[in-house]
Amino acid sequence: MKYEFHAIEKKWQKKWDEEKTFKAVTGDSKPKFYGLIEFPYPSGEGLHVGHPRPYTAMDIIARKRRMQGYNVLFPIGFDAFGLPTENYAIKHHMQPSVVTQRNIAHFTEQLKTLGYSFDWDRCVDTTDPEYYKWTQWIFLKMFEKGLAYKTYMPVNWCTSCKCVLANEEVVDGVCERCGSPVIRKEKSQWMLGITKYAQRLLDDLDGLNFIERVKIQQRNWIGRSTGAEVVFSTTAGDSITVFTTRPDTLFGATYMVISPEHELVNKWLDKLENAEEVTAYKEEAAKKSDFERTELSKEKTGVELRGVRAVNPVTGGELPIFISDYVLASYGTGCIMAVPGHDTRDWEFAKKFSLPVIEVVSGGDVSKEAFTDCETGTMVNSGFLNGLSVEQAKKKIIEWLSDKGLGKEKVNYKLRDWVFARQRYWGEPIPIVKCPVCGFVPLPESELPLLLPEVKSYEPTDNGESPLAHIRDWVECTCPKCGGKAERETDTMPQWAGSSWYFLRYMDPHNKNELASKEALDYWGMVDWYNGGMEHTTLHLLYSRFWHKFLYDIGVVPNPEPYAKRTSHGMILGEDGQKMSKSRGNVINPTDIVNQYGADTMRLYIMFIGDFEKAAPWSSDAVKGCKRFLDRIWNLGERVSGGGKGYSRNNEASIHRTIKKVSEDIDAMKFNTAIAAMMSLVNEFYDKGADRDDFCALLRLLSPFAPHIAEELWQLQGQKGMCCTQPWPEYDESKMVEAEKTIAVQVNGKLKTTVTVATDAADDAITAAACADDKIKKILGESELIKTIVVKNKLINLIVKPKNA
RNA sequence: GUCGGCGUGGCGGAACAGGCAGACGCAGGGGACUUAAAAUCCCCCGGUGGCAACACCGUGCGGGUUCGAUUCCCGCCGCCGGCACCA
Repeated sequence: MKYEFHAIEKKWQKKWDEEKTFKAVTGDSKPKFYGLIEFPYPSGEGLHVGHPRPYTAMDIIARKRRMQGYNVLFPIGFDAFGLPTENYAIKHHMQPSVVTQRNIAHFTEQLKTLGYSFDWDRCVDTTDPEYYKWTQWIFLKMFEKGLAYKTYMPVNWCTSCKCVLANEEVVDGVCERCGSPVIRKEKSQWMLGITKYAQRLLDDLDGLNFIERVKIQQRNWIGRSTGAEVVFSTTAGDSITVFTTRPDTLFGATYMVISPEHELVNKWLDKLENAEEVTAYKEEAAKKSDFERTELSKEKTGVELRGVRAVNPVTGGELPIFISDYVLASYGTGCIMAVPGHDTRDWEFAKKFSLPVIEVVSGGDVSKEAFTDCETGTMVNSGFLNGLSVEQAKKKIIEWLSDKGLGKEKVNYKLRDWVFARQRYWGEPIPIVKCPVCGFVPLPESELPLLLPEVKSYEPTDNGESPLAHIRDWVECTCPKCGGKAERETDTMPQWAGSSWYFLRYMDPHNKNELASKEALDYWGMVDWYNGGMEHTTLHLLYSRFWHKFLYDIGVVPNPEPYAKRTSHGMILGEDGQKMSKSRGNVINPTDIVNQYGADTMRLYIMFIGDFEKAAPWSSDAVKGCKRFLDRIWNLGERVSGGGKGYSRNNEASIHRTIKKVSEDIDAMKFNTAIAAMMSLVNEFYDKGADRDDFCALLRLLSPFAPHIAEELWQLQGQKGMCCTQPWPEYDESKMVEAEKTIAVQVNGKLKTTVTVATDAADDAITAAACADDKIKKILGESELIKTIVVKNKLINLIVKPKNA
């Protein structure tokens, strides 16, 4: 009988579907396991070969957990709002909702051919009004608590998408999605106050089982730094507050810099001798795009504010004040004290503008470069701080400043509040009404969902307005508070809104009254294991942690963190080792592989391709190896079921070792070595033979990886029930022990030969066996044995020296 | 600049609480079966020398610790990724 993978796969997929084999049951008494993968964006291109890697991995884990007796929630859904769909719809004169439904249908079909054990009854779609009702509801709760607010500020504006971007969406000065230049634009924007959660987002990382690089990246992004705020008085009367991480160097401050956008600059303008020059610089800086500000040479520019001077609070000395775009308006106070002796940027600026450099920490040569070491130096030229270490000086100066009311300890974060509005059509409408009398008024909960109106034209505009703004009969409404004429907010939410809480909806996807019932939220609790891409570390992963903490604070969810464990997979590269892209022509379509070799081969190969965490190039040849492996298992099945002539049960130790290896490797996501172990076992079955029990043990191990062939062979072997619902095989350490061990024999650390001794043989016995070896005898005849080192069951090392040395 | 990660055969990759480097697979070579090919099954497969037994070399480079180092330590080189005028 031939291995007819197409028919077999279809047969079992249908059966799993009909019998709802993978249904998750809220409230079940079995221990629960919630395994999550990042739900796909249903693009028009269909499934990409990048999708099956994480999906297959979590499917294997979920299938194993079910066999181990867990009540498993392994859901799927679609993150369907977003620009590519909208752009496609514009181009083809279609409704985005129609395009979305078509794409979801296509994705569903493709995903089903891969045999994933999703509970399809829990499928969610972020563009479904029954879903986004709750996205809007969460927004309203945030508005209520003051976390959602509208403010006028410079924002990142993508010139191609024609909408604003969050900080996290700007990569190297360009739009992370389309690669177009990002410019700064002053706009009134809805914001979410993620910075209020900065410290908690940081602290709570410690208790989570996230892979370290995710934690590190989130910590970097949050960017906490401790230092002090110091108040400088000025000759203009106003004081300047600066943030510094080096308050110890206060005696070394020789000038001040404030960012060009700072309000004091405008305030002082008529006092300045060079107001024109200052204004010109301000305008120049405002014109620079983010790209220019970061990518241009680090050559410092700036203009002194002539006519105003600052006063150093410890020395009483007057300091010149500059504006320069190397000081960012959006970090700290937008002002710094410049200590050129001990800060590289200040040093460069001071050299360019011939400003004095004072050494206040000894140990370097400040005439040559800034000395920035905090560990070794001693304070000098610093009055009452002289002789102290940097650490001691920091403490002392902060005390001194606090006493005088001139400063205090201060923590700052790089994290910025989240720009939460897009001037595009295909997103969740923001459920807020602008009333000329009452200001921003939230829609009452009873009016949710606020539906996205069906319109003919939804092209983005150049004037920074959302396409929704043109739909007057939708925009014009009455104020829910005063009943007067009002207008709706016309911006929509960013792509990241729907995905910030989707894992909660899976717990209770059809609930009409709540985002999910308390019972479901309590039962499923935290996501036990979440695997996803590194590219979402400072986007979706951080955002959803923030939303979850908010929901926890208002009593909706029972845990302060959403995900107990986070792992991440490497990218699948093209056959040429390059990132897959249409323009390179190196894209592999998973459906083609399924058609050619079957889903089981596809699943197996994508897991065998290499270390799960690392990027791996696709290899068309290597796929065949996995197909060959399945063929060998198939053929073995026929030999076993054909009577098993000449096969005997002499594989016990190997089987138990393989069970242990596969079990442990799945939990450690070392799928490649788990498969290698099964391959070795099959090789051994070919070598030594196997009986039905041996073979069925293998099928159960194989089942999570290649579920269809495992089911079929299970049935052909006359076994009862489905293979995927059998208990996971157990191993017995005592049965893994072999009678004999091969011991490496080294002389002076170099391998000479091997000997076979009984397992756990005593050191003496090993030594005797080694010395009895002909080759070793010869060596010992010519040398003097000084010492022997025995590592039980592994190795013996004989230390010798020449006889007459 | 800074913080992570990684450098192992022709290729993808194994092995690291220090203990037989190259598991498993791909590609390659040989054989069996076949009229033949494919498929399948069996064997070989890091390098150099040798008919062979065997010897020497070999985990990016240079040192060190150790009976023994791919694994630990110090110093370089090279790739990949995060952050970056964040005071």
